[in-house]
Amino acid sequence: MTPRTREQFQAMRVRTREKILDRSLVLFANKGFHGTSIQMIAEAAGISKGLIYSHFKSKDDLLEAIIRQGFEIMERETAGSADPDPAAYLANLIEDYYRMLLKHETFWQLYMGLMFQPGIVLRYKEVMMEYYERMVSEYARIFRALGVKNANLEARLLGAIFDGIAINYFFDRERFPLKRMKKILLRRYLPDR
Amino acid sequence: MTPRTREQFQAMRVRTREKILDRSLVLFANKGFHGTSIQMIAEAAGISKGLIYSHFKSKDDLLEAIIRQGFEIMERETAGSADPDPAAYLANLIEDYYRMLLKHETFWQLYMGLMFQPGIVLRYKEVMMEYYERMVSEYARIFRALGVKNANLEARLLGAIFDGIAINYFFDRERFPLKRMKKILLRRYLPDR
DNA sequence: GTCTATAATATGATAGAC
DNA sequence: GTCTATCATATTATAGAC
Repeated sequence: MTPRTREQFQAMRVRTREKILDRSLVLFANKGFHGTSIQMIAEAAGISKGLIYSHFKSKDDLLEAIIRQGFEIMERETAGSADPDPAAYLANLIEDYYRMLLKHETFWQLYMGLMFQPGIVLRYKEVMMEYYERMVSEYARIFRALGVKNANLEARLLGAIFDGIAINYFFDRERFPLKRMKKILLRRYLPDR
Repeated sequence: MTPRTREQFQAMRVRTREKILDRSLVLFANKGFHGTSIQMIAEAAGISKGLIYSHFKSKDDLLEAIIRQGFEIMERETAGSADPDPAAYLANLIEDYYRMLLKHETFWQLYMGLMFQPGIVLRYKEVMMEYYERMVSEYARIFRALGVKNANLEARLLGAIFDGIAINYFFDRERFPLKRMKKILLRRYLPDR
């Protein structure tokens, strides 16, 4: 038996950490932060309770790591959608939203669920707000460029529409007409295409 | 000292029950079902833990009572909005939504928060779905009467818009322009008024 | 790097006194 | 009708063996 190299140990550690993050994301999203115990996470990840604490110093710390990672991924994957043509840019952003919603469904569900728990969200409110405001101000810029009246208000409405679509989709995945809803949105906001 | 009459005892009991319902609604809405302990509810209501169990047989039972009561109130207070003129009816429903959102803010917050926790919501999904579908099918009827294309889809979109507005309002009550948003909605859906 | 055992505390729920 | 005391269990987190 060859002894494991330092790299192999590190790779193990990374894999364990990712497993914890991955499984607790699913549990937090579906059962809520307080509805999920460390025990449940350990079982879902196929490891011991103790090992979780060698990666994260507390349950809160674990949640924070999940949120930070989620936003990082989201931002990385939506970079490069800007377009000098405002209509094209808006179309990209609508596509982005749908792509992210479907690709990172679980994180999205966790994120929105947390919004309804002021007690928990307080610590993360700033990072969430920052992400949200950045999106809305992009929408507003586009609407202004397109000559829309009340651009700021319309931008907030578009943000709200996205959120509402997500809620309804999560509540009843099978029946909510996600695809057709996108068509309606594109037709409403970009009638000339 | 006159001994208390049976009526006085019953009045006390009713008041206690209402206090429990009232305070636990606020706590469940703000901290989540699992984030709220019976201890916290007892403290908030200024009574003992034990007394809660003389009114509700379990924490789950308490949540169910809150939900049922909430929907009953909502339905009672939105009855009688129907109007033979579809445009007037739609205007009424938009007004209804806003009135209910503001008047029963806490219940609304609890209700939407629960939507993101499949584990909890499962037991109440039917009653929630029923309420929601009834509203959406009313919207659809109106849109058909107004000659709108894709009436069903447009109805679902309106429902989603309402939900999205609620989310955004809850997340940042001070800054979200609730009133101006209503104006935009009324203008968009009822441009002739 | 991972596990088992355990500490310290909090929780949902009940029994019995007043 | 209400409260206090208590039970049984579950929870977060840590210590120490392998």
